[in-house]
Amino acid sequence: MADKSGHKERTRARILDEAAQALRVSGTEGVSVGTLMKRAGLTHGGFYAHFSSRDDLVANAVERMFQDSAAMLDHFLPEGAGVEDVARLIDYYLSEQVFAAPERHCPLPGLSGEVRRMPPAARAKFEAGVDAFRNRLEGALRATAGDTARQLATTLLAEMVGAMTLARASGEQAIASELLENSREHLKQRLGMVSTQR
Amino acid sequence: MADKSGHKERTRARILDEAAQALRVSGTEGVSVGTLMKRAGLTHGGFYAHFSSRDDLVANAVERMFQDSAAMLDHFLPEGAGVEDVARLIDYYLSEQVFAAPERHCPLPGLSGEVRRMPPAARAKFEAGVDAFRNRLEGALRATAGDTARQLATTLLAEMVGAMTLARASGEQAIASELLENSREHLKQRLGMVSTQR
DNA sequence: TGTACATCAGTGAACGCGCGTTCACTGATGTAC
DNA sequence: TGTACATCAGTGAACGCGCGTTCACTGATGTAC
Repeated sequence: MADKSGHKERTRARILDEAAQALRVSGTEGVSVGTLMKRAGLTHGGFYAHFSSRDDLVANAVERMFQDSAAMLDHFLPEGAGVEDVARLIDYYLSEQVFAAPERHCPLPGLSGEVRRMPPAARAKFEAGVDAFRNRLEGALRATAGDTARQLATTLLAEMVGAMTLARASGEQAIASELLENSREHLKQRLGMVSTQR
Repeated sequence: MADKSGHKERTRARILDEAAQALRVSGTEGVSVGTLMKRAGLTHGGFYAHFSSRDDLVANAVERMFQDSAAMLDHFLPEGAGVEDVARLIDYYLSEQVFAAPERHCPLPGLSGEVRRMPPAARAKFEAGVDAFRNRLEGALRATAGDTARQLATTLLAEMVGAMTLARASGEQAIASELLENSREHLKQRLGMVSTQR
């Protein structure tokens, strides 16, 4: 296999992709090297050709997750985005669709609670990801909110993460939907995007 | 030791207390039977005189955590409590003191993200605990907020949990303090308890 | 009061299992001639 | 074009370790007489 140039890189990307999905669902400690490699269609021994250790994988998978988040933010909050774009982001972030597919969306609701236990490199990547998210929100709110953009971005993010976390933690679909809808409406109301109807 | 009546119950309570603390910090899967028993001053073998399995312990420890939370709620929101009491609860819930001692306070910020992975009995106890918390908030807001008390309680809880989660996930004390303060002020403002100063 | 016995909370060795990691190997592919 | 060789991504057996769980036991205590 003396390198059909790019083959190894594609394999590594496949492992990372599976890892990023599995970690979002099962947590940082919930995925074994063996299971992960099986999901990627490989055997466990090959793992160390791509990563120096499990901790190294976790750090790279966390980085990978936030690359997905950055792409999502690029889509909703492009250059020059404003408060209406933030409102659309909120509707998406707290949608039933995102609720139902934690393995492919924002890692904050599922993994923030265990950041303290992550290996140091993974933890650093995670913290950088949260910061970037908050800064993107702040930028899009600057024109409308001025000096208070940062505080507004901070509290919006807190409720977004909290609402999705509690919705996913709920055993009943009806309660989950109620939580999501309540926060979607409340947050958009805060942005002045929605009249104060109920 | 033919029962100095109450001895075994006290031992069990000690194990549960250690478990409830350890689980809040290390997660549902992060504490081993051996480590736990050592912390309680015992050897691992004796564990099964108190609990039928590790899952059984986890369910009881989760219940124990929410008993602590219920006591906290009884203190801040006694019979006839109103919106000013909710404001005081918010100040406490998002305080530096609570931030610094996750092992002794509300399990929602640390554990909500892994509820889906908990053994079924533990999961049920957790969901009941979240429901109770929300209902207590709702009750205290009824007089002021009327029909919207439930929505208000829901969104307040979401931001409280989200803010503490993100604060604890942050590596920098300054960012954590900023998150906590921003949400304390914003949430109290929503309750009309604080003038719109900055 | 003093002795013999029953109880049972807690001990510690042992188990099978899945984990992360190592390493000698295989075999498909690209390259040299 | 055809053969010989080098490369190296991926394989799979093996390792030491910590885990949850079991179980024969110990020894302090309460009770019977």
